[in-house]
Amino acid sequence: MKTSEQTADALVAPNLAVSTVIFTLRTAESGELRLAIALVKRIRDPFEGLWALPGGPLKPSEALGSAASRNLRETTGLKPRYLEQLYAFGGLDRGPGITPEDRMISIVYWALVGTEEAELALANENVGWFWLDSLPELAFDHSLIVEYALWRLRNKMEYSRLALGFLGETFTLARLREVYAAVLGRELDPGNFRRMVEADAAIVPTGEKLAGTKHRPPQLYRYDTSIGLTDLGPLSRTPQLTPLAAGDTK
Amino acid sequence: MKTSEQTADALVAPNLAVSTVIFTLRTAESGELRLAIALVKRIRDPFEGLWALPGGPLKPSEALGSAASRNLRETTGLKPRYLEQLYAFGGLDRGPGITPEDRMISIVYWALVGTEEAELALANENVGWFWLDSLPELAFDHSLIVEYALWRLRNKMEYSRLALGFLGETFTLARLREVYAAVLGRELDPGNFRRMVEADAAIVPTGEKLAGTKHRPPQLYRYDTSIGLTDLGPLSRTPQLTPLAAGDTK
DNA sequence: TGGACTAAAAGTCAAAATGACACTAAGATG
DNA sequence: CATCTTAGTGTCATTTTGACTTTTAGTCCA
Repeated sequence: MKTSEQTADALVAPNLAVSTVIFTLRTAESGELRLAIALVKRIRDPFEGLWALPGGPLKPSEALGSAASRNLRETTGLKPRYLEQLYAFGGLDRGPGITPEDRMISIVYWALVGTEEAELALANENVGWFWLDSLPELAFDHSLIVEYALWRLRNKMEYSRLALGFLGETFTLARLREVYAAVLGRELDPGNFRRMVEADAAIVPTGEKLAGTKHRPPQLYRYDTSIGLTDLGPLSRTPQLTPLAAGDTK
Repeated sequence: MKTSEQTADALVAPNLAVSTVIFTLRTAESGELRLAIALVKRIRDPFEGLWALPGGPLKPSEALGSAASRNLRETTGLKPRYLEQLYAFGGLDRGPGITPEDRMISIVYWALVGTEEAELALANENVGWFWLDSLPELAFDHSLIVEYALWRLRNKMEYSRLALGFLGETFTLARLREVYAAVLGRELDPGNFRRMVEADAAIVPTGEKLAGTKHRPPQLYRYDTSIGLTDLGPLSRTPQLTPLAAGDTK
């Protein structure tokens, strides 16, 4: 039967895919952290040979966020530490030779994976990490999508605890500050950064210190997940958003 | 390995609809502005008789934002002063009796219409405005969607000039303050509000004053569209987002 | 005509937040 | 034990914010 939500017009059944912008931070030769994203090489017709965002069709009984988790697992072997819907792209101008018939609606998620995990991620001639500031030409309108994802990432950083999506269970303040600096693209004053973090009830000292440094051992911190997810809005409790998600339940 | 974008899996073609949360401000009996949204009554099977967000299927060669504009025009006869994509809802739990086969993916927009225009909007037994703080039971998961839209509206207000989506070409500071107060749900100090607005280069005095009040005539202001749309991100220049849009080109 | 009334517009002030920077602490290294 | 390096603390001037007071420019009405 036809359950259009309202009218009895013939339903359009456009191609629907879910793609994911997978961010991580990697250590550059210079030693500082830099943003990178995961790309896959296209091996079929439109834009064959170009790099593109990982993605694929939505399965019939799969939630949107689960599809994004699946993208991530299948391309990198990783689980996201943070996963959020970015935007639904469905314009008619998404690439040369795209007609209304084979038009593609993409629901795009963005994900963060931890710095350490990213090192272990699978990479071959068809999957790889690329520095964000020197991306190759991308298929479709994926360059625009990446640009928008970066803008969202940077804007969210200002007032949220997104940086934790890049880190492990525990971390030092210096490490957290490096993450902020890499994402925001500017240096941050250590003293003022400490003051800001200490005013944040969601980031608490573990009591442990990190040994083995060649200087005074820093305090380790962790993120208290029982607080602070509130400003992600009502959707943070729905199954399809799954912030700091553990992937789908399959 | 199977990276599904590259495999020949059969594409899923789920039902795809575009819905719109249409906000306006109306004057309550008490005289103050209050938020309201437009709803339509369902006249067919799932949830027949309940109120729902206006929406419908996407046409084959129609941009997503154009479909949202069309929703708005067809249900209220109005053009949006502001239109932005909210979220794509595609969970499997969107209502009782929804199976994977007739599952519905909804791309939801939210729109603002001017206070004066909203008075002229069409309304009948199947279309009407409802106070946001006393909504009826809604079809599908539309209550959740409205809750999220309101959260987004309130959060955007804090630092953006969204309020102008509710107003006409020119407006007084008092009027603008009323809009902020209605959306944020709290009173605002007139002096401090003036200071904030005067620091904003995008809101400029017209030089005209509003006559006919029973007190000192207030200065009229307008929004300088040549400035200040920058923090809407890269997408603000794509055809499908159309902030402060003029609807589709039909 | 002039005082009462109203909201506009301007001004004041203390508290809080921010940015720049100096200083002290606790380890490792040799 | 002196030196190096980063952790962590402290200070201070500037800016921003919130609460509040005063003055201004009009209408209303006796």
